[in-house]
Amino acid sequence: MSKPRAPDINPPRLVSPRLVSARPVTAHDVARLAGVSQSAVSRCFTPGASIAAETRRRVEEAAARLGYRPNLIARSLITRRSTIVGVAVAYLENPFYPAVLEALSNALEGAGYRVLLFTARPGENADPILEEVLRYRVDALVLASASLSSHFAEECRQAGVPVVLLNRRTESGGVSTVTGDNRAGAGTVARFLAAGGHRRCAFIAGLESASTSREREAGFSGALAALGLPPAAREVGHYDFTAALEATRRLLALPLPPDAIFCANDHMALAAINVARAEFGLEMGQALSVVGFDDAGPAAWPLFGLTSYAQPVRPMAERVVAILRRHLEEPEAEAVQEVVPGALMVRASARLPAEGVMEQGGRRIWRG
Amino acid sequence: MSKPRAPDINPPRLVSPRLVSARPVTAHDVARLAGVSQSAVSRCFTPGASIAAETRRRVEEAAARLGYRPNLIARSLITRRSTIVGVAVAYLENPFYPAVLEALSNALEGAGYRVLLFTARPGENADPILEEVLRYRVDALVLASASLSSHFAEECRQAGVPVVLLNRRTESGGVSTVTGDNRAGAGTVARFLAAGGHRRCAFIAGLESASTSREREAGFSGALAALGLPPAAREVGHYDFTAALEATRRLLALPLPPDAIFCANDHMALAAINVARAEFGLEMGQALSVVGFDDAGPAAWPLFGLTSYAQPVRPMAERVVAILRRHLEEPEAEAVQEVVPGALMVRASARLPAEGVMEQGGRRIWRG
DNA sequence: CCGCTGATTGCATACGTATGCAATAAGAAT
DNA sequence: ATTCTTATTGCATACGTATGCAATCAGCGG
Repeated sequence: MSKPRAPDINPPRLVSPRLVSARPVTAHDVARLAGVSQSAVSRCFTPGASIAAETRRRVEEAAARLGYRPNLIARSLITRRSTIVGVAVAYLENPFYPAVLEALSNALEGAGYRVLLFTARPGENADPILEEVLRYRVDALVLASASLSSHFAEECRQAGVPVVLLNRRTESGGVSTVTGDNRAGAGTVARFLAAGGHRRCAFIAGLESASTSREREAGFSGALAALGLPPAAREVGHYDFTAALEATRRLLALPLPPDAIFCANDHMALAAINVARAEFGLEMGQALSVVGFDDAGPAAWPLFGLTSYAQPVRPMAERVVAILRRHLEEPEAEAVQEVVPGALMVRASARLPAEGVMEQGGRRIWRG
Repeated sequence: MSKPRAPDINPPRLVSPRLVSARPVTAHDVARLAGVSQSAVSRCFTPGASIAAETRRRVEEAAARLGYRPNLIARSLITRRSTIVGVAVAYLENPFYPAVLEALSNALEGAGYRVLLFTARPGENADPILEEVLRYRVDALVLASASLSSHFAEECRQAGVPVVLLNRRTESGGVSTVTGDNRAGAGTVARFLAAGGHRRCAFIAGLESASTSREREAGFSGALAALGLPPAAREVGHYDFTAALEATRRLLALPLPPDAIFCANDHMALAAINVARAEFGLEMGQALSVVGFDDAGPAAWPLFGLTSYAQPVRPMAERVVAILRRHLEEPEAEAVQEVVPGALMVRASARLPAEGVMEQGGRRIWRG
């Protein structure tokens, strides 16, 4: 072969490795020490590759001695898979999302993926950041509570990057989604409140642009109507704590205030309880009932005891990962819209119906 | 040149790009369309490279037409910089950490870095995951509230990967840290409680292995002693909500219960208030005062009004990024231990001293 | 018109790993 | 002993981009 070989860059180490300027150990270094070819080293770290036991032993010893760490960047370049998934998450001040992020991170790590995180500002257009993330050749994208421009959805499709929305739905086809059962859950809440004897229900909406809020509102209103109850008074809390405080103030200052408030998520429901108790002196479950959605952490705190329709975070994260895997295995697979059922966790923030409350694994739930 | 050139892989596109099986556009594709060399395309996307205005225009047009996105994986391979920072975070159920993560993510994105996230299980040894993250050739590591084995610290040093601990300190030298002012902050809390007339202070520790908890305890006890007050009753809450509930129960069930509880962080302080109010019927700031550390989100909720020594999340995140940049610019730079000062946010959960409370930017703080 | 300077450009190669292919070794079967 | 398998290995190359180097070009002073 006439092709000139570049001289070996890494000179033989004459001094203790820790004193040498840190140039990462490569498969070539290991190969040289083990007296094999670089290919053999590669095969040693590739599950299922053909390699003799004795060779493997020698390579592993050499690798251990040099502290070799396969360069996943280089591997990605050639395999065209980064084993990195881009995850966008917003509203981290809403305690539901840290839980989502943790579950998602664990599920992805369990499936051998790393998480490239980016925190989307609620209002802003996430496209520029998403664009940037695509440059890292992520294998897939998961958007938790961030919406997706149809333009960008199309770009991802062209780039062959599967996208899964978590807790959001979108009009743009071709995007898989995993959500809680917003409609049915909100309907359950309505029937629960009705069974508890509430007559003047109110609803605090989240972001009007968010599918979750719209679906929950539709489910709630629909069920109220079916029950023959008057439509709910309505305020908007934008999924924001402070805005929800104010929304609650407006509701409770009405001439005929509601006897129950259903909030589009727990974060706002906790705000509602704060205002009702601290500013209006109302006792939860007596003069006023408050119900939320998510069953986020603080809902279970003794002072809140928030009745809430639980979204099962771990199962949802697992569904996301399962869908991703399928999309990665068969790129032509159709997008799916999965709905993960939840349950109404009954606590003290809302007056109880006479029937339907049952114990389940240490938790009290309501089945209407 | 006798070296055989590989045939161009990407065939000329005969159909609309969206119908072609998604093979990412490369710099070669752009070069061909623009009638220049791949180098020119590269230079077009490399700030400061030498390229004529007219060439740039043609390249940019071609790139836009093909939807070219530079492959950062390939770039990393050759530049040996990934512009990715590994971030480990634990205790996401503690509302302080989502805020930290968000601030950190924003600061890093502002500095042009991406975040490779991994969520460390509190108890577990994070080394295996960290090891894995190093394979992605991250430019640096930030560990928020995760501790670091000295073994791994050494590995990072050898690999030339700077490490910054956020909100934790470590014995292993060579690692930079950014923390709040645990000692002084806890001392301030002690003087604040003393000035408010409290005589029987208790302390709920976090994880005994965590530097934060130890430093806060030392600062608190030291100041109490200096004030001539008796040592604080002590329980351990392991930075865990449930454990803190129980710790509080034990304290309040004492024959002579404390008149003030200082918790090593807000998450536990919120648990303390929950127990005190819901189970013992105590009114905060009257029979019992509770003070926390962090000033995490819910501390400011009306129902809690938790007095807490604030750790300024954004400045801390910015210090982390500044330190990272310095380490990356001068690899030989010494590790630094930075302490970011905070302030005692005064709210209703603790009885006020007669003096020292002042208004500052809409917030009330205490200066002893 | 010539040599000189500086700006642009293309060529060739390197980054570190995976993998098709052919060569070799080691058994197995005849 | 000979042929046929099968397992193992090394060689060479590809992945997509950045960059040193030399070549080319335009402009300019003399």
